[in-house]
Amino acid sequence: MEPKTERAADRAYLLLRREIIGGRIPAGSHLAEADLATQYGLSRTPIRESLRRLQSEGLVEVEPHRGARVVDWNSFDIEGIYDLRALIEGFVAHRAADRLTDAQLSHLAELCDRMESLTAQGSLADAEVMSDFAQLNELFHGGIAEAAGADYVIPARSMLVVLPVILQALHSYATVDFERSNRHHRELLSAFRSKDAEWASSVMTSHVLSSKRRLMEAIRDKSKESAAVMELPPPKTSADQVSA
Amino acid sequence: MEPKTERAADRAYLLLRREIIGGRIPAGSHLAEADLATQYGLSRTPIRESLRRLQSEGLVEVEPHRGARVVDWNSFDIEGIYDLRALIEGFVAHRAADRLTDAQLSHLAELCDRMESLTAQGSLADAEVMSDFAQLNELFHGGIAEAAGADYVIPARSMLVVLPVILQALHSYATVDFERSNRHHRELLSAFRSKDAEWASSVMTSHVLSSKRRLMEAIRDKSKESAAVMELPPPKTSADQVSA
DNA sequence: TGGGCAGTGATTGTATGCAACGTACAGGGT
DNA sequence: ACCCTGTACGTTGCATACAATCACTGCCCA
Repeated sequence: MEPKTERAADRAYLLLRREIIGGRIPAGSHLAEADLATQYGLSRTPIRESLRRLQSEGLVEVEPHRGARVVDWNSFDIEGIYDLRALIEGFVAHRAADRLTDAQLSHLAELCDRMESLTAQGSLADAEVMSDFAQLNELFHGGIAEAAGADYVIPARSMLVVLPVILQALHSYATVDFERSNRHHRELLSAFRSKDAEWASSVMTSHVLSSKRRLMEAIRDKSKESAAVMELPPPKTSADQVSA
Repeated sequence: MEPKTERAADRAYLLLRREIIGGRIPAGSHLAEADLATQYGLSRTPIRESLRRLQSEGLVEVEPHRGARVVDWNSFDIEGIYDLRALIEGFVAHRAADRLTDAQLSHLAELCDRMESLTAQGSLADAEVMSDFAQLNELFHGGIAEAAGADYVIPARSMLVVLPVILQALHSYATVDFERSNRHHRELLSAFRSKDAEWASSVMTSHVLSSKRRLMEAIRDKSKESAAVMELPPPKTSADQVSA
């Protein structure tokens, strides 16, 4: 069931992706193939493949003969990404409403249960729990996308989902935010059970847009908060070499 | 100005893509790396890169240790793809309305001119002219997407644009169809010039949906037409080896 | 006769060597 | 002092060799 990743290229891809998303490799870092190869104990070939894959997902930029660099999140249009994502997830929910099987529905319900129990524990400030929640959330939305039976949304979603995950991991939310998200998910399930595509679509759209709004506020607060620190320019260390 | 493609991998990618889109490689063909390498006079390395790129665009499927196969169009959900594309292109047009520069606008207008002159020539049955028209059309829509300043739509569009191009090339349209398309483009320009995002978005959406409808009709007609031929099952020759 | 199994050929995955390109720095000229 | 250029180094791009995996055939055995 679990596609045990045997290929070295896959392992390298997953590891690198994890490093980047986790923020352990600073934005703008130059990713030298040889360095990564020795670091992961592989040759350059699978590393190259990984980098190209990450490029197609928009996680790294690579210029010919000049190598790959981790993209700079700060330069991204967060609002635009969320707007498009709201559109696509709404579309996906609309299609899924007609196609979800009972088994898929109950699987989604189970994911809801687990997210709610994490929320109830109240320990969402913990980065570990936070990460678990994010993963469950991704499984929930991914499950809907899968049920929609539209393979062509996969490349579209691949890039649109990454950034939200990163950003949400970087900011801390209150319990009420998770509770609202959980309520949205439950309402989605209701819409799905009644096979009401329009309802499902609109709930999904508002779900994404509300999380966009919440994130924008979190960013605004954080940038205010760190305004004082920013007064002295940041030291120009690092940010140009991955080898810690 | 012209990004002269020097890298062998890029050339191979473009050529292969052209072959696939042009239908010269039948759906389901097994793409053996060594064959392609000798065929293009390259080594397997750049070929591999091309195949992986085509995979991320959804043009080929590749299973570990089992190689790449050209995807089968017939199994695709054409309506769904067009529906999603209508959504995304509408979104793109909405954003572009606020951002298009005068230079970009006049460039789009020039593309319209050229498409109209091709239509006026009336020789659109010619595959050559048809291909030129399709390319201009892609430049038109691509230009709008670029002006929208939303890099994150690129992977989304990459897959959504390919299939329409293929299918439209396979079916013949009447002059009135192209004229309608040209009118839509002109109206889009009007909306852009008046910076009316809502108008632009709705024109774009209806533009895509109308071309979807037209395509669906063409497919229906063609399948009826060839129903008689289909009565005896197709010979199981070819379709499994690219080497002619 | 049918099914399983090992061997063989072909194909993909990975490692490594070499060539081409880009960058940085030092030296000389204006 | 500034700019231009040539050279040296590091990195990427491509080719090729080798290893691992898969598919297929023919054989053996129940």
